[in-house]
Amino acid sequence: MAKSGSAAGMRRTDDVPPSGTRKLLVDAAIETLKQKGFGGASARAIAEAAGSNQALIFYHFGSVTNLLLAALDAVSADRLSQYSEALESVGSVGDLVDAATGIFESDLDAGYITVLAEMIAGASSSPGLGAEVAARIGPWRSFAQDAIERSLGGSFLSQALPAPDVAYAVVALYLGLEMLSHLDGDRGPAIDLFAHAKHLAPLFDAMSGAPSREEGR
Amino acid sequence: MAKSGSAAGMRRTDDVPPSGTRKLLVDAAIETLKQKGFGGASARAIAEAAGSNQALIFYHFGSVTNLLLAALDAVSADRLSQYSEALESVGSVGDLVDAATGIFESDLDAGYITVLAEMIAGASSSPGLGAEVAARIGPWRSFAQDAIERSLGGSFLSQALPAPDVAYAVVALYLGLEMLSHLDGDRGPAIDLFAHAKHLAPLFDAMSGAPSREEGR
DNA sequence: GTCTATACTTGGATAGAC
DNA sequence: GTCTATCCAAGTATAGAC
Repeated sequence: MAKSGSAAGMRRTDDVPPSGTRKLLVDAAIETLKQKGFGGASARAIAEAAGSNQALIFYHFGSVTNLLLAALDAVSADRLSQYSEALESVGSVGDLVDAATGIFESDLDAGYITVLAEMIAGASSSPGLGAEVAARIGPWRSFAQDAIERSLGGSFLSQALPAPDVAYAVVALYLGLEMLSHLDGDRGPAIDLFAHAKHLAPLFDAMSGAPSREEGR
Repeated sequence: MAKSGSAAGMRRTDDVPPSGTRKLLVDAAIETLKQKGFGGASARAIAEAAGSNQALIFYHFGSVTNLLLAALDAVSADRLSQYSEALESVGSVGDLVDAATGIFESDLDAGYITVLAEMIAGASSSPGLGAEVAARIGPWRSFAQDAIERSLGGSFLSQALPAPDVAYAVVALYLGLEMLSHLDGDRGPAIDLFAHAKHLAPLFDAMSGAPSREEGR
């Protein structure tokens, strides 16, 4: 599936800069998804955000849905590389929580997870979209799993809490927090949670024998 | 806001059985929300599910959005009373996890949380809907908070993890798990998480001094 | 209260000029 | 590759008969 297209309007969603217009449309799609949600991300709305016209969407992507998926691809790639960078120097659980806090806040500011959440929820509306979206979430789970294994792998907790399962929960929690925060426009409760996690981090570090640097900020 | 209506088509969403048709439409709205998502929950689709016609929706509820909110009200009331019943006999964390597991599975089967998730995500599409949905989530948070305070209130963890914040996280996680499970049609990972929680429950019970009955199933 | 018919709007998608 | 114009399907909402 998702075969690399031959005909116009069915080009692959994963090659980089074929025309500049593609990127323009993808960016506009992301913006529209963030501001108006899946339901508001119509060809007309996206075209307006891109400062062009809707015909281009069908010429370049074949359908609105395909453009939306390309937008999800772009966000996914962008975020995962950002995450990798942020987690490079993470050794302890405390470090992990720090990194995760920063990531969460910037994701929330930029509205990236909104795009993810809207696509997941919107997938219910059109048949077949679900599988495409699910495939694009896989990397997020793998990434979370890596991070967890690196900082908790040694702990006895990894017996009771296998990394893949925890990764699943982390992605779910991340998604849910973003939805709730976005819903009532208040990120306070979510931020508080990260603060609590930060306080508990030394406990986990002690369990796994990792160095537990400074605690209070 | 949400004033009790006087004119036809603006009746209150919280009175019980004025016509039978109202309930029919609300049930159809729930069903449609579950099967086709927010985007697919059009007046036409709902009317068809109800075996009637769309004009009735506007007569009884004034707009599709109002009907959808009434559907959310119905689900919310139904679930919260169900939860109350399930948690009546909960004393220990182990009990709590057992109850939560059962609740989660039946919610997933019945698709109730789908309704919630779709409404939250769909709220981005139409202005003003967000606040209405947020108001209807409040009770879920309060409920979770109560349950947490009852079974963890004594533990030293309640210092590091205040019940309101944990409740927020629980609702977010619940929401995220349902979205992911629904997305790839596999509840396995979510169920596994509950199993892990069950294994860890005695630990928490020990902390708060509650009796920790049997552990293995 | 319920139905049919219809006005009006928006959205996906294509044709064809440039 | 990009634009305008347009077709068609689907949606919200209302009018008016029953």
